[in-house]
Amino acid sequence: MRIATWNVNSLRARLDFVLMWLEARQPDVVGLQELKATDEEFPRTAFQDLGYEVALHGQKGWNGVAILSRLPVEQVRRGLPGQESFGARLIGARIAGLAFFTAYCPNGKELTHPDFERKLGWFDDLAAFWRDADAGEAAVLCGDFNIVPAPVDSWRGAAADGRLFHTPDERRRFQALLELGLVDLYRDRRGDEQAFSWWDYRGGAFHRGQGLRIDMLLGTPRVAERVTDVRIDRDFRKKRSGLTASDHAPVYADLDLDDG
DNA sequence: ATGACACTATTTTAGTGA
Repeated sequence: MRIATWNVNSLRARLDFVLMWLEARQPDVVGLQELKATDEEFPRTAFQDLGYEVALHGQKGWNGVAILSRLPVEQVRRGLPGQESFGARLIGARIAGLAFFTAYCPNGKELTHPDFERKLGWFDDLAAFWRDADAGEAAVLCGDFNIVPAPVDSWRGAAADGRLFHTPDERRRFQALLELGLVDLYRDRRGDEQAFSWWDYRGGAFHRGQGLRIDMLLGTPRVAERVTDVRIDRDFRKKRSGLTASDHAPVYADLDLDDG
């Protein structure tokens, strides 16, 4: 089973690009973030034509998350309890025995902005939700976490410590998810290898290698031990066929879950 | 040092993103 996460930065603006990627990589289950579309605006049929079921939690203008799946989708859950006012940022479902959740975690805006404290509170609620979710042995929590877990995950290295995304307060929240038993599948598989999943559109950041790793696939040990490959698909951060890429690359993993 | 890019919305400028 190939699972993936991707912040598409507007599904309506990115539809043809996303379809190209699906054709190229053939993922089975995909978590999408930053749809910037209502459920009514979401082009369901374009995905159904490629064999994907769609589960949606959209809203007008901003945020929005979705799951695409070539396998039957059951028990869809929308929203993070208690955090509905912070936008449509979490969706989960049960797919072929796997509990699959994808999240668009808050940005925080600036350290002095009220949204920074709200971001920390959102992560506290996410951890509480996950602790109580009873997701089962095989579970995935993926998405755009908007936290750089460690200096190696920033192009600036430790020089970025303390900036937004790189604060001890944020890193503690990410660590709290790992302490609930989740494994960072990229880091687990790749050791200390440096790779980024997001690059600023401005200033040639992508070509200068100035990125961050903020898009993650987290999995329970049951999932982590079945991983055969993890890739950050930076080729799809590049413009292609005249179409503009998202500022995030897709991240995908292959799981050998055949025996359940 | 600034802004640089690409998206959104009671759109023609301002806000958001990371």
